[in-house]
Amino acid sequence: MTNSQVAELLRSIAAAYAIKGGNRFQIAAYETAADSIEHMSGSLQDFWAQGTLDSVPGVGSHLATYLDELFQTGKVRHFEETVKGIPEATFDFLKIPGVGPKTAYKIAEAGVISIADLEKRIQSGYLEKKGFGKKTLQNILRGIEEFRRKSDRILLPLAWETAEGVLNYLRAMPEVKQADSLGSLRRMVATVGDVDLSVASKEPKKVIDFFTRYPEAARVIEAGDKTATIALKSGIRVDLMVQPPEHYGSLLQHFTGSKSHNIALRTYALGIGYSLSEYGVKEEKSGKTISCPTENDLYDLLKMQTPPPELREGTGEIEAALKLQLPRIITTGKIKGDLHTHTVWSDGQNTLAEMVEGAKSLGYEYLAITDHSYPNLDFEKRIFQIEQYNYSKRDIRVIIGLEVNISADSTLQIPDKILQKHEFIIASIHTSFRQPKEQITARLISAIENPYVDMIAHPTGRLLLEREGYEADWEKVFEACVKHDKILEINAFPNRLDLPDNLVRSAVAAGVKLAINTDSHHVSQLSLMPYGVSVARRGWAGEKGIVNTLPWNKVKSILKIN
DNA sequence: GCCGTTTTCGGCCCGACTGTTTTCAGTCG
Repeated sequence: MTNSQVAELLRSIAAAYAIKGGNRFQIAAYETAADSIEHMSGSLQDFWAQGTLDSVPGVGSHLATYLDELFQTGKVRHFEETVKGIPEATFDFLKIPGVGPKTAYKIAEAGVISIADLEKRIQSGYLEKKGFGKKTLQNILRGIEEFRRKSDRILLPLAWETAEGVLNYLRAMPEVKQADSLGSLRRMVATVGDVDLSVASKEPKKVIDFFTRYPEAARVIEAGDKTATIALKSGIRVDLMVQPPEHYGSLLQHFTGSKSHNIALRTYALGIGYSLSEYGVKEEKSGKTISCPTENDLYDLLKMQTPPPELREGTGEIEAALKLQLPRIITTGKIKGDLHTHTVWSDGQNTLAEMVEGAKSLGYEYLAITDHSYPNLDFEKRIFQIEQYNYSKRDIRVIIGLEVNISADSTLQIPDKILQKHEFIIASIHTSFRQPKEQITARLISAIENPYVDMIAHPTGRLLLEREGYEADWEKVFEACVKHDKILEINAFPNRLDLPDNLVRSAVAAGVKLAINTDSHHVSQLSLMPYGVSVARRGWAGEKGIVNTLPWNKVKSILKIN
């Protein structure tokens, strides 16, 4: 059973309690546990197998007992009791935005059996006769529409570029003191839903008006005094919030989130006498509002460090910030080379010389050219070409690399005697993704054990918005990497961002060496590096464990290159 | 049902918006 399946189950139970009028804190406890399980890096089932369920935040003694029963028997008697009397369709309706437990139950009780059926029965007037208000039904229809075109999350770089476009437009306005992105975009989450933006200004109305006239806007969805939403021609929705400069820090903090970071932060603040909201900080004793023009003012007031937005996921950053022990996470400026790129020798679109020019313009000291090991590739000739290049140009070192497939039977696609002639070998899985967890783990470990392999690329094989990564026992993979001193990649390609941030965090904790690479197939893609760095930052990675922050003379000795 | 530099018992984040059961419940971020 996967983490997201368990999370969905727990959310159903929370909804069932809500329908039956249960204790709201108990309901919140189930939801908190669901969130926590969904975001944890390891498999919950593995935690269960090791008897460490209660180390999962939000899982206490009761839930641990239920989960134990779940993993042993596939069901939980208490859960089955809890959902008794609630029609099954109720839980489908919960997937519709705007429909919560109470409404879902009311719809199901009216005899509606599915979302498609719901749509029909609204249009036929059946539900209106059952006592639902007209506007409520219109909203449900809109919710169904949204549910259908759901998954229109977009990749981080697209969201980023979209936001930059609007922000630059807004910043040109003299009334705009400051403009920023918010939410999952500011936290650099791998995929983003809506683009949320904020502006500090004393003239909110003027800013809103200017915003709604953005040239790329297709239509204005809503525009109030302080907030507005537009839909761009690209289909992306952009929300804007405007606050006067004196409380801008509170606004920025509030809408950057995440939800669990904010809950934890406000709980802590209450404990020391402050109530937080997007409008400022209220001192409970005096009742007066303290203004926080910047986020630093706000976190300073709470006597803690300001966590970088990438860390604000409610996974220990508040505790660390209070002890003034936040990690110093990596920045893009520290990257000194790219260890995974392709040229026309395999499926890249640029020549060796063109790729190297691109790397030089980024100020890199070295660049690994790691074409795919197509069996018909003229390995010798390619090696010779790179050697010639290094001989003629001394301003950047080109590493003679190769990316080799790990076959379904755990062998490498190319014999060792060819691998041996290269300076840097990347091994990666490109086929047979559906093998069982044990087999995938064995494939990865067998590649790690090969003495010629230096790095495992895009370790989980996920393609964002397309397919999940394959399952592997990551603890074992990390262990093997440490034992054989091998590198795991953080692939910066927009639809990969792989290792995922939560696994980066476990890998860092396990002491695994990492490298952040673009996997460029075109010279322009070398500039995607910051997205890979953002994944490392979200994984609490410092400069230290990232191999390609090292200067050439150090990398050289790590990779055992002469 | 969880959790502990207020607490192993008694607390548990904050505010906006919407519809409609006109004083609040439901949902969301």
